[in-house]
Amino acid sequence: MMRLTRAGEYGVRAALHLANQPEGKITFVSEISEKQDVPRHFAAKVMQLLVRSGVVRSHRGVKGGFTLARPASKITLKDVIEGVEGQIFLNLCLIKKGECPRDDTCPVHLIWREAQDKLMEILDGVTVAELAETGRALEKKMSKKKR
Amino acid sequence: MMRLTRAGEYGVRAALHLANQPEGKITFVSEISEKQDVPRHFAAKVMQLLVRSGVVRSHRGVKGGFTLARPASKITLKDVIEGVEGQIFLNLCLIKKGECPRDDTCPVHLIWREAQDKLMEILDGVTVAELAETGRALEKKMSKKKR
DNA sequence: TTTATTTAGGATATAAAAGGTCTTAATTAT
DNA sequence: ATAATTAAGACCTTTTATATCCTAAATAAA
Repeated sequence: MMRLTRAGEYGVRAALHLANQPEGKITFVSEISEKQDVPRHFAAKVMQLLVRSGVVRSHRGVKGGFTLARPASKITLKDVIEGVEGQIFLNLCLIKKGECPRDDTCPVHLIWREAQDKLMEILDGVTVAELAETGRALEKKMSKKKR
Repeated sequence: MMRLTRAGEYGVRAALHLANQPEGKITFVSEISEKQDVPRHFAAKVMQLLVRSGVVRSHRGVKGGFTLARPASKITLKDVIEGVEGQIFLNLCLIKKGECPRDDTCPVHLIWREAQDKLMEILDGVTVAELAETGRALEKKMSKKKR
């Protein structure tokens, strides 16, 4: 249905949560789960995916947990989403040349390529650090409104 | 998984096939199915969806079949895809204000809005008529190459 | 008016993906 | 040693995707 999965969404929340923690702090899954409204066990699974794809680093044992694998300013939204979901392809025909036998003569293929490139440009054009900062600004604005 | 469904893809093929037929010709499902590599019964179902969404017109009975509901130059790629799949939303939070409780303070929401708008702009910016013409040009080019 | 052909609509079936839970093992600070 | 924590993967349930099939309705033509 051409939509981000919950796992993808949860991964983004987790990355943002980590970006908002003090430098060097190791964060428990339980904290991510509670603060970001992500089911406990599902969060653990998503974190595993992010570890494997090199976005976050894990620390086992007592006082173990997760940190970002590199500065938040070096992690893009695309890194996180593809870290969880695998590479994004808006249409089968984009996976690789020859995946669709109609490749050579299909005029729609070109449009999908354009859309795909544009989407990647947008997702890869914003870092977790930037998102975290925008998030903090929005929080501030909202708390003012409430008063 | 953020990908166009087969139904969506088949709908596009069907619309393109109709656009390539002579003015006024009524086309059977069987022809669409064979020429566009779409399973027969699945094609019939997709055509129904396109009829309901007003992209295609049906004609029952002997010599019945399908035609485009309006000139191909008035039908965009978006019309066809959403005609089959329903409205596209890249993330749940875009469906409507309040769908995601984190709406107000989620910084990612803004990025999804941007991506969604861009995608819609691209899909709505090309008509079935244009695609059909590009398709014919590609066919010509490829048949030359073969020789 | 009958018949053959075609779409309409919906029921059904199967497989895959999404979404979530649980258990056991490995690791490690205390 | 012990308790706390992630790692890995098995497992489960629901939803979506991808079809197929059957009956009804429409209609052109015989």
